[in-house]
This record gives sequence, structure tokens and C-alpha cells, in this order.
Amino acid sequence: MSSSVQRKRIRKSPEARRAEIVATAARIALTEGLECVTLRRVAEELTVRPGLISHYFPSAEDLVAEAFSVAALGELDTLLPQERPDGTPAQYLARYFALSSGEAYDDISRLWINARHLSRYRPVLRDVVTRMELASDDRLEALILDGVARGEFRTDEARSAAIQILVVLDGLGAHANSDRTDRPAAVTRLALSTAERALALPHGTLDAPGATGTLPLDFSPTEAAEAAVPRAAAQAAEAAAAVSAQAAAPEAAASTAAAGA
Amino acid sequence: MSSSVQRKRIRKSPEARRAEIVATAARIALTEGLECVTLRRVAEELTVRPGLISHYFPSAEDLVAEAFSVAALGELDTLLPQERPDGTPAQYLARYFALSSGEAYDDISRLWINARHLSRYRPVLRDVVTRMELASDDRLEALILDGVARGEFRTDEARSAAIQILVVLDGLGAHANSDRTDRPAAVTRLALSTAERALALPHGTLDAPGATGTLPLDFSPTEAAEAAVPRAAAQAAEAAAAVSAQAAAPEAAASTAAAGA
DNA sequence: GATGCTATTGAGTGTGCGACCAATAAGCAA
DNA sequence: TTGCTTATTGGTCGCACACTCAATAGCATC
Repeated sequence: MSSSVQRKRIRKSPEARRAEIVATAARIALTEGLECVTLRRVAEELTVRPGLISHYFPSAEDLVAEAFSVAALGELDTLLPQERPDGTPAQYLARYFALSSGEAYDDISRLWINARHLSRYRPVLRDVVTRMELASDDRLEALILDGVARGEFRTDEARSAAIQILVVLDGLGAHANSDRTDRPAAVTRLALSTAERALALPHGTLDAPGATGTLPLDFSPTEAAEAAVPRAAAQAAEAAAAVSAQAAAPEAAASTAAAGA
Repeated sequence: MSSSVQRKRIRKSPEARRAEIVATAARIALTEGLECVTLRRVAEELTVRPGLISHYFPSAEDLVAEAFSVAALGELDTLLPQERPDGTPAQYLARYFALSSGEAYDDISRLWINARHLSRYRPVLRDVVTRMELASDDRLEALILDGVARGEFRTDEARSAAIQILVVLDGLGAHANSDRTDRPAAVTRLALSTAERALALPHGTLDAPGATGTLPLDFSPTEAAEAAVPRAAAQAAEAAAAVSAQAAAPEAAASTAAAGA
């Protein structure tokens, strides 16, 4: 009989296999870093041969970009959900800050630092990073506009307020890989105080606990990434369609749009 | 006669050769990125053999760390000089903000993103990054304390103010590799307004031009790095001496301290 | 049960990296 | 001038990577 390794090969549908590859790549990106998203590493994880991965992603750069896209989108959907049925905008904003200072958020910060650096060399990734930054801006702006409409927040420039908050969070997250013990309290609260000032809120309004009401306050970045695979696939297909519609080089987007082929 | 390539080998003093190597590595780090600081790349730049580089840096990781150290220290000395003979603290602070929003500053931001990411995998670099972060905190805190003593600034927590300002600058610099066109004015001014609030300054006090007095407002990151080589060598020797004094493994620091041997 | 499509494998190419080591020669000192 | 120290060379090894392509074998369809 044959040895226990090298099982019988399993032939899956392209859609299923591709989703599996992307989910695995996103998990590796989140836990080990984007440069660990290699054909060999992903293949090993799925116990297939590296050639199979490049069959679905002829250019490895596309896989890395999509891994980041999925991981970041999963995070965004958890931190700033599009639908907010369980509380007020102020509560969701307080929850966002509470989650953004937790341990689990370090994985996210690391991922963003990673992506921002790697995008220096990889144009495809750079585009995805830019798109995800805009998506974050949009999401937070929408939350703020909602709060303004309900009279919870007061600002004339919701988008500017959103970007200011995100810049501060980026600055705080920049140290996710280094030591940042004994930070002064004013530094830890910098994102909150920025929001309070930009949204004309009394000091302490957004501090957890209390401000979040009954909203759940825990999340797992890797689980969020798993859940984001189908959404990201749809988004990628959409973006690719937009590209091929406006540009004369549809094959450039083929590798990210192939999920629906 | 021999061909033009492969000139006669030149034997330099260890100190001179090492300084040359470090300066080259720092320049590569600043312009191309820390992962381009390889034995081969540095050797090629100096037209020597790669083996020579590993003769001075038995572990390549130490070279990368020192390249960052030199580049970052050169930048810091230019942006926030230790001696400030030509103006008031407020003027030097205004100059700092002016320089931090210029084009040349993108190279610095890129370098910091690079180092913060790479330090995830490289402990030696991580230590240097932490040390340079503390050095930045110290430098800005000292400037603020000077301003407080002269009655220009007002704060009870100079260090907290310094860190807040640096966090915001990190956040703004995080996008050095991506698009960040059409940022709202409030975002561009975020570092200034943070400083104004933390130091109890009237709005607009730190805006350039005008606030900087006659201080020079241009600098070249690569030139700053060149000039920092001897200072960084002294600093490295100091740090290494401290290490070997307190720990029982002096050979671990040998590669960075070898300059004085 | 036979057939055809294609998902999947297996093997091989070329590149760049750090690390290692013996041989060589530059330049200083006797 | 001679000799010695060691800075410098040249070559080699093993590893990990992306990419290419012909051969193989699931699995659905007829």
C-alpha cells in the first residue's frame, strides 16, 4: 500500500478551490505577514502542490493583494459594520475605539503597516491599499453622518472628522511591532479626544465601558477574515468589471476576476 | 594590460572601510528600502566583493539595523537639532512641522514604515527602532521643555505632548506609499493643531512661513544620513558597551561595536 | 461504461539570498 | 629589503522563491 502522505488527489470546483486559497492566504497574511503569502506556503497549508496555486493566480502578486483585501475587509466589517441594528452611532463609535485599543487589534495594525510598506514595491497591492483606505474613510464618514442626523454628533465636515480620527488611529497603531509600554493616558486617549473635539462631544462620552451599551466587544481578526471571503470576491469582481469597462486591457484584471469564470 | 574591470585591490583601515559600508547601507536604506540592504548590493556599490561586507558584518541583520540607525539619526538631527542657536523653540517647532510636510519627508516616512514592519521579524532591528523612537520622544520633549522655560509654551506634561505630536506625525506619514491627494485642510494641519492644543498656543502660531523666522527650511535626507555616520558609530559603541557591561554575552554586540576595535 | 474537459501534479529552470572558507596580496614594521 | 598581519578576494554550498509546461487523473456528461 502507498504511504500515508500523498493522498488521492481531490478535484474541486474552481470557485470552491479559489475561495479556499484566498481564505488561507488571508489567514497567513494576518498571522504571519504578507511576505509569507507564497505559492509554497499556501499550497502546503492546503496540502496541494504549489503549481496549483499559480494555476489560480498566475502572478503571485495578485494573490498577495487579494489576501490583504480579504483580511482588511473582514476587519473593517467587524470594527465598523455597515448595518448597525443594535445601538446608536455614538455606541458604535465607542465600540470602535474600544476594539481599536485591544490586543486583537495589534494583528490588524501589523497587517496595515505590512501592506503600506509592501505597497512600495507592488503596484497591485498599492491599489488595493488605496481602495481599502477609501473604504475605511467612507465607512466612518457614514457613521458620523448618521450620528449628525440623529443629533448625537455636531460637525460640518464629517469626512474630515473621519479622516482625522483614522490618521490618529494609524499613528497609534504604528507601534504594533515595537514597545509602547507606559504611554501617557493622554496618548492612549488621543483617538477619543480627537473624535470628541471633531464631533463636539463632551469629554468622556466615547469611553468604554458604558458608552457602548449592549454591543458585543470582542472579535477575532482571523474569523472576520474568513467571513469576508465571499464579500471580497464580489468586491473584486466589481472592481475588475469597472476596470475592464473603462480600460482597454481587460486581461490585466483577469486574475482577480477569475472567480466568476 | 588588464581589462578596466577588476582594478587593483585597495586595502583600507578597518575604521574607514566600516564607515564607508555603513554610509552606503544607510543611503540604500533611505532610497531603496531596508530589504535592499544586502551584502551583494552594498558590495556592488563599493565595488568590492560581498565577502568583504560579511567580514565586517558577520550577520547581515546587524548591518540592516545599523543602516536604519544611521539614516534615522541623521534625519532626527536635521529635523530636531540638539543645538538650537538660530532661533526660539517655537521657531524650531514650526520649522519641524514645515519640514515634516515637505516632499523630502516622504523618504523618511517610508523608511520608518519599512523599519517598523521589518522589525516584526528582526529582533536586532526592533531594538534599534525602539531606541530611535525614544530618542525622538526625548528630543521633542527637550524642545518643549525649553519652550516652557522661556514662557513660549504652556503644559504640565511635556513628554505627553511630545508623544502626542509624534503619534499624529506617524499617522500622517503612514500614507507615504499610497495616494493621499485632496486631504482636507484640517487633516494636513492635524499635527499643528495637536501641538497648539497640547502647548496652549493660539491657532496659527506654528504655521510656516513666518513662524520659522530665518531658520533654513530645506534638507536632504541622504546628506543628513552621511553626516550621521560618525555620530551613529559613537552611539552604537556606547550602546554596545552598555550591553556588554550588563550582560554576559559581549560577543553578541561585537558586530556593531567593532568600529572602535 | 466510455469519453472529454480540465483540475492537479511532477519535474525542472533561473534568480537572489546569507553563510562559509581557503587562498591571496596590500601595506606596515622590523 | 624582508616578513608578518590581516584586509580582501574567489568560489562554493544550501535554501527559498516565482514561473513554465507536459503529463496525469478526477469527475461530470453522455
